Amino acid sequence: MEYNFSELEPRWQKWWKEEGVYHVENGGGAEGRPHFYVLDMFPYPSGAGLHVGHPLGYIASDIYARYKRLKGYNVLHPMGYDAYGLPAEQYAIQTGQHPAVTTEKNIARYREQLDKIGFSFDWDREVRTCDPKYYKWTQWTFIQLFKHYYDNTVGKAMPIAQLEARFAKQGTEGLDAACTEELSFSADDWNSYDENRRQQVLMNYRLAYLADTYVNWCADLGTVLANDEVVGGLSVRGGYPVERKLMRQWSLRISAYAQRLVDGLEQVDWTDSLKEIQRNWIGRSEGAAVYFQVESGKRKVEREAAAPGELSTFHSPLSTFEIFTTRPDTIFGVTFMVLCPEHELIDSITTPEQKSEVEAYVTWAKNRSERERQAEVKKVSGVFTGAYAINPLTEEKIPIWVSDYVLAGYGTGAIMAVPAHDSRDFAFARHFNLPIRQVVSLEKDVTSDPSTWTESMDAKTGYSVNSGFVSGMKVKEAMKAVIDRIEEMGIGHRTVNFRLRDAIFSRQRYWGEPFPIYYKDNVPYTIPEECLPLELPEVSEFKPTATGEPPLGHAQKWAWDEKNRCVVDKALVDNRTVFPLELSTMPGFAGSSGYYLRYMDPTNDKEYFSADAVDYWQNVDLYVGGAEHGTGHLIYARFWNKFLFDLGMAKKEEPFQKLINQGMIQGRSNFVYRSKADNNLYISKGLIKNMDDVTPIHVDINIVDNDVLDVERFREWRPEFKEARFELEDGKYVCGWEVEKMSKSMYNVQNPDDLVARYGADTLRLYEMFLGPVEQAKPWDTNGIEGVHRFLKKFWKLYDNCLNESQGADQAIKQSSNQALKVLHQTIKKVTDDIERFSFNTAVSTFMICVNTLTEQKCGSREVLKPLAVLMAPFAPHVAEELWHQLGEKGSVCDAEWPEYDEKMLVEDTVKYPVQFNGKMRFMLELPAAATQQEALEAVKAAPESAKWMTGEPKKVIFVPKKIINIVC
RNA sequence: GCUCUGGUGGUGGAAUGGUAGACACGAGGGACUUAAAAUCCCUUGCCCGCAAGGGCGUGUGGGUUCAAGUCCCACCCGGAGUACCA
Repeated sequence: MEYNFSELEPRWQKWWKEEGVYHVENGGGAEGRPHFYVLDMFPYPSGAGLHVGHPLGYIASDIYARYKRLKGYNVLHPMGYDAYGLPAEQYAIQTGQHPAVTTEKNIARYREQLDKIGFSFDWDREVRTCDPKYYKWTQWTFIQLFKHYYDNTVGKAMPIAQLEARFAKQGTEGLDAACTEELSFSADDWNSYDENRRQQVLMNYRLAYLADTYVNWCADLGTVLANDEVVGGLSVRGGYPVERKLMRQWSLRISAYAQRLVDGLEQVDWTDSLKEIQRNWIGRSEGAAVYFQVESGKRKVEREAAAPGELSTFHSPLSTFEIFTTRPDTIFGVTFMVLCPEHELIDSITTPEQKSEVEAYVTWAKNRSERERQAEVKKVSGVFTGAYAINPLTEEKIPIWVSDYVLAGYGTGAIMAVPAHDSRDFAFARHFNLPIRQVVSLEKDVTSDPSTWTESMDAKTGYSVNSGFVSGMKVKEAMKAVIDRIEEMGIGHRTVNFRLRDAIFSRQRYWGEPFPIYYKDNVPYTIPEECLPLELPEVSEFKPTATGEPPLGHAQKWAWDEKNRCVVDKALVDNRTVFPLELSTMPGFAGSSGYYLRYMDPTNDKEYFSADAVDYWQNVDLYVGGAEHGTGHLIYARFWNKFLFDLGMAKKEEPFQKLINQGMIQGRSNFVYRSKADNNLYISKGLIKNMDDVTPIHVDINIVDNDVLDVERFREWRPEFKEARFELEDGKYVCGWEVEKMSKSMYNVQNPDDLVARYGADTLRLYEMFLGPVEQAKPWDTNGIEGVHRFLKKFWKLYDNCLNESQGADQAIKQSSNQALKVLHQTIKKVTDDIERFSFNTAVSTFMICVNTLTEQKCGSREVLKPLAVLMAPFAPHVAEELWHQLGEKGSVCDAEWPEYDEKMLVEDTVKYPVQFNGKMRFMLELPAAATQQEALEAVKAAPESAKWMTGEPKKVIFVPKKIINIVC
């Protein structure tokens, strides 16, 4: 019988669906199977559909999920869609097509493509982030974040109501909580505050909070963006310029979790590189906070002290400011101070003489685009304020400068500059001719003249010099000694800073989750949880309004009726019972942060997910997806999960136990070469004498086979090639090739449907795995797919011997020979090992070796072929299912039992030893498996080949049983 | 700049200190066929040699070891992340 994949694959896909083969129940049934959760990062359904790179991870995880199921696990393997997003909305702005319509269409296309590949997804659990039944819980979580604060003393999120109770009883006394700004007030103060004032104070602590912050504003997209959505001053989506802008926005206080996010990395089984990406992004650094006094006396600064509890923009009392340093040991080398241009102190300390210069600089620096600033990092700029600070340890007078190399968002926005030991301070000092003082030397007491240096000495090694009481100490000791002294003096303390900023959570866009928030007198209130979901309203336009409001400003029915607890027309807003609703929507990462939990209990309309469901599944055992989510989704999801863990909902603090990054599939482009001398002449690659004589032109990889161009289809491809002439080699036009990004513009996009149609899903699955290690980036090259397809045909043919009764006269081949059993057991062992370590490419090779050997042996034994079909089932489920049924089984091969190998079957009587002389392999020698070193040596001496290499008695003999013999002479 | 990765035939890759190049692709040769497709067989790291055989080979240079693609040190090149984070 022929291997007719195009008939059998759809047939089994239909059967699986009808039989509900991939339906999964929580609890695993009466037999109490152990649970296992395999998850793929769900896709954004783009209009382009899947290309061959997308399914790579899905295939790997599908193999693993199917394998685990065969091993007796109850495996959760769901799929869904990250359906909110910019492209559908941009398309809506251009065409007026509602993003919901585009999204629906794209999802249908994705589903069709996914179905063809034969995944074992339980589609009954599908989630879509844009589905109100789903985003109800995204909104719900937001409300919980709003209603909680982070208490540092217990190290977890606590209800905001407890904070209110505390304020009423003791004010801020003894409070250690994550906040935007340190506040200090008494119980009496609190009790005297009105509702608005209290709400303002609470906002300072909420985990989801509204605040004026510098945000990444992208004018072209009309929205703010989170830090991970901006790279090099440009938006990740679309590549539009981004500027810094002070705006009132929702943020999530993820920084409260920074330490736990670092610590949690110790518990998970992720690649070092991904953990490193997260560590860098979180950017933990230990150091000291030190207060510097501004020199007083020259001029008197008048300012009314901030009233207790007032949300002033001032952090510290006027005459001192706080700096953060990781090098407290270098405090004796401070020769100037630098404030960021946004620093609140600038106005009050600048001397009249410097005023105009400072103001000009600050204005210039603030208006600079982020991109400009980043591009000109090497250019030093700054201005002297005229004011001086006092070094608390030396009592020296130190000039205070302003420069944009100090960032407002990190630490306190102010630094002590130690030009000798910090490259940025060094560059600044050189530029403005400020003194440089060496306070660290590599060897004890050996100093040189810093004016001769070409660069600063930044390393945290060596000894302190010129440093008062720490002189002569090692850098590490000096750090500790200085902090101790500073703490004694009460002018600073050790502290930890994180680079991780709070996540800006508002987007001025339409296609996202609405905030369940309305405003009373500009104070935000959450709509009652029972009223969720707050559904995305219809709008007349997807663009911002004429007054610059987000698209939801166009929605007519968009106001909250507090009394009737429903959404009403905004014309009814009276700010007494009917209030305006929030106009921003949530960002992409809102819906993708907790979706893995929702899969556990996807249709629950009472809760996010039931306690039973999460008790059963716990967390994701294996998560497969791209490393590009290292600083976005994977941080947010971990934060989200930790918050839900604090609420007692998530059972594990880390959501994704093991994580595998699938490598990017790069494109492999083909080129034709047009002669520069003759515009219609295309020269085959091998005939080009000088590359300068030709112009390489991208050519569609679909009209190229094994780098040979189909010249007829090329002429039809585009009108300008209609009259093309060719210079052929051996009658063929050979194209050049190069590895590039897979993209439409390079005509190197490979669509999985075409390959499924041509070779079948099983071939595609095997080939994607065969290409190389899953984690590694690799170019897509269809050239090798034939080999895998040939293998499947051969595999199929093997079963003829077993199944075909008319030819079955030859009973001998139906008997299982020891040889065949041995091959089978070797295969079981290797394939099991390979799957366990996610080495799917070598597993496929092992199958090839197995089938080649069994074919040579003419094996037709059921005893061998039946388990082999099970082994193949995770990789090529369709053909395995077909053969399984042809062998007479009634149930699905998915529910078979994974074969165990028998060590006894693998025992060899003899071992072929490589014999080395002085480490060089010279010949092979077959010895009994039980041979001792002595016997081996005798045999080597007796071997005729040895004569040439043996010079007298060996000096040393290395004998590694079953591995090698090495004679040293 | 910093961090992480990777560097092995014409190509994708294999080799968990023990025969470097498994398994495939491509290429060359052959069988079957009127022919083609399909299928099957042989050769295929480089160099010397008719052959037997030998030499050289895993980015470069050192080192550890009986033995190094694999471990250590220094460097070169590619890819990714990040970027004035004090």
